[in-house]
Amino acid sequence: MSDSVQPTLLVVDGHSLAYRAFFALPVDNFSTKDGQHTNGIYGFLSMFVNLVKAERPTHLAVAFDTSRQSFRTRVYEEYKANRSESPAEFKGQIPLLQDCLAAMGVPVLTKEDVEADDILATLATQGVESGFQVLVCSGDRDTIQLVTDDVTLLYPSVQGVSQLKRYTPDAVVEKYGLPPENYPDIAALVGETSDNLPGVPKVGEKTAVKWLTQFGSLDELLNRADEIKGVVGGNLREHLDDVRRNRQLNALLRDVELELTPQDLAVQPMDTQAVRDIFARLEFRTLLPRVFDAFGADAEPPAPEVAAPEPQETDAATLAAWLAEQTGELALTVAVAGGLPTRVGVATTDAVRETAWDESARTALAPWLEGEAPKVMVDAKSQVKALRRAGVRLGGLAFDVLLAGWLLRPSLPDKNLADLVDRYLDEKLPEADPSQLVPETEGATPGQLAWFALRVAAAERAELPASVSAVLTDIELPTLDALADMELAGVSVSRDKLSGFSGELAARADAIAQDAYAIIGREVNLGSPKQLQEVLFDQLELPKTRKTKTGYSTDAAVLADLQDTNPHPFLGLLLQHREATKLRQIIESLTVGIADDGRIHTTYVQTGSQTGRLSSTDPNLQNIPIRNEESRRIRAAFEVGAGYETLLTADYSQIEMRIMAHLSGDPGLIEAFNSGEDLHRFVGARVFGVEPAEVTAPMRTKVKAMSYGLVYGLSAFGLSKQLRIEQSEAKQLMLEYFARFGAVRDYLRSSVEQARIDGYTETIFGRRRPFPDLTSPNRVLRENAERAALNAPIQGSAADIMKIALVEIHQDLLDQGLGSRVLLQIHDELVVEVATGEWDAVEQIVRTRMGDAADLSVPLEVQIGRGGDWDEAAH
DNA sequence: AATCCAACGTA
DNA sequence: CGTACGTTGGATTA
Repeated sequence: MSDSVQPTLLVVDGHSLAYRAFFALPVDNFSTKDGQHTNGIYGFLSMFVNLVKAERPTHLAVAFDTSRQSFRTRVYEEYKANRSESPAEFKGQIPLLQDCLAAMGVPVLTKEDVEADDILATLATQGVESGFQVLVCSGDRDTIQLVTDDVTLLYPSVQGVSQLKRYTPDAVVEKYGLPPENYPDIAALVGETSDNLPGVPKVGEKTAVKWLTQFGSLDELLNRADEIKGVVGGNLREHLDDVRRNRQLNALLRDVELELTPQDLAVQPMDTQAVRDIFARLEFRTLLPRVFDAFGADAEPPAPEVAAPEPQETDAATLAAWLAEQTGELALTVAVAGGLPTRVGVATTDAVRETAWDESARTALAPWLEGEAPKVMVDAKSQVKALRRAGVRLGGLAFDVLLAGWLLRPSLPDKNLADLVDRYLDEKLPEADPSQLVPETEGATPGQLAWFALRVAAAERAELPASVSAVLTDIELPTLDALADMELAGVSVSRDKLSGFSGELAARADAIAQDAYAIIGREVNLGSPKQLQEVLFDQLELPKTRKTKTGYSTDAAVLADLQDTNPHPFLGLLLQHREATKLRQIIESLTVGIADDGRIHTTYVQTGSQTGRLSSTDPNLQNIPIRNEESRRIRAAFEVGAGYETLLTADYSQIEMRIMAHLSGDPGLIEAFNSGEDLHRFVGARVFGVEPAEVTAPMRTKVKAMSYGLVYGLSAFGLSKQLRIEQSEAKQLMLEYFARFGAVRDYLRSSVEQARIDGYTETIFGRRRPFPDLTSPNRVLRENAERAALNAPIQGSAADIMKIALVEIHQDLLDQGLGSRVLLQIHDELVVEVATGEWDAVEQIVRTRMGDAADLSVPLEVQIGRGGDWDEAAH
């Protein structure tokens, strides 16, 4: 772009256009899975991006109203008073739209006491004075008055926000018969219903233009109003004050004091990561490339690809000698292929060294690797495992940038070093181009990755509060070590037991399907919700159920409801079929997961939850069925491995309720846990005012559901649904419960309030989880956040406690030279493979370490079971 | 082929 | 209108 090209300033009324988009786009098609409506945001951005792409402005701003109050409402309190409250679904979208624009580098302007159009008028006026070509985009017709040879108005047509009509002076004359500066005169006479500004009755555009042409100006017309004949003349004379008021109010302010001048509005480079983040949150996918495209290269300078120092290739002995001299912290990357190390790279802030991995390297480097010299790594677990397979136990792991990133922002999908380099350094990690067989650009070497990791670590440390840093050092890094051993060990699973059961289930599912087909007289895919809907609601004419995004629900809960109200044999068969095929699926995925050693080696994703829990993948061993007799046959296939004596399972009983008791300090609940009485029986006795022995099964079920529900933020509605009782009864139950255990409610309330103030929740051990939505004006979003915030310290503290126990058990087993090993963690349960003759020692370790993992005001009770398989070992 | 969705397993 | 996860097959989109 040469200097001679006139700069173009585009100013947009964000509020009015987003509001139009809100009504133009169906709200149902534009909302996120957690309930945030996005149709106004999407529609606005879509229009805005097209506009920017087409007009290529050099300067840019979007103005918003601050509230419905402005100087105009003070002058005339009825101004816009007829407007209904904007829908709640819309309100929350404006702050998010502003966040989007901020991330895109677009200045967002607001000013107390004036409307967005006054800001546009001021900027347009200043822009013209400074030599800009100005484009004004607004959904308010009053902005027509701004049009000149240098100011063009882009006005949305009735079709919607994507079609913009261009108003030049000629276009205004063509449409209204008068030049733009006279438009407010027309509007003053005609009135503006949407602004609650009544005009002269019976006077429309035609008459107004005729009069104004005839008299030359509005003042002249008003002065000589007595010359107008007929009814309209009388009307005019009666409404002179209204017209003057209208004219006063529809004049846009051109001298609003703004913090930015047009020159300050040059198109800014966008924060691409921030745009990605907020678009991901709003679930905009197709918009992202359009935004990047529209804002083009000049708006999005690619994050610089910073060159890491050239790696110095050395032999292992030289590297080992060099390492021995280093006193500071180093970063380490172990390149892994086929589960084994291939290269080792290390970095200081100004040096990168590498060596190939072989037997001599192992010998030379083992002392440093196993020693306490502090090491920074990225996603260390897989590298720790590779080294362990090669016979080296890594020591001195001081920092993992992936874990630290997750602790800082547990909700973000940062999955690798490239994401972290982008986020924390604002740089681009060099990547090998995967599209080329012989890459032109070599990706970073292991040592260079380490160099980047070291710099990311410094940036993260600057952000880490001390308590979170302690969680990393004292909980997460030792947990990583234990998990590496658990994954390497795997769990022995009997192929035979599984395949036998799978065969049975397949045959059963088949038979059920045949029966079901016979009933409905045709074959359908019972796994297809779509075909099922045809069968249930069209063919069998059962009443429609709960709506889903794509139709009507056919899940187990609604099928059970249907069975109650409209019994039909097909329903029962369908449920049975679901159960059989589900179990078969699970068995199938487990079978595929059995490695050559006859064991399943799951992967624990340490950054897999927002609360601090682990997750388990490939396969997930944290959701193996247990609830009914049938499904326990799957657990029975998890066996003690050859050379070991038995499996031990240990689980915390009611750990979350105990944490509730501790955090709330509720005397009743604390007494319940100290009394040794069955928790639900104790609580039931209090709630229903009977002796513990008199608590009936239904009473126990109710308080049990209530207690568990508390931890999740359950409502009376939800409780009534789960227990299938009247909402009034559920409400009563909650009242009785809180009358006896009031401190629980007080705690839950105050913890959410504290989170609203702090912006995050905290576990007993200092793990944090941010909750920006606690202050959202969107009710759905805010209430979702409130329930999650209520649960996070409880679930998170439980996760912390289990991790601490796991770490200590793992360490004790190693320290005491025992062969027994922890295999699985299922949130509140551990599965240990006990070596021959070690039962007593292992049971002792597990019991005390789990029981002592945290010092709460109630005991941590641990239940231990023993058996040759997982089912038998359960208790 | 990639992505979304409903459904469902666990704590 | 109950928190936290991962996996699946079918349907839909690219």
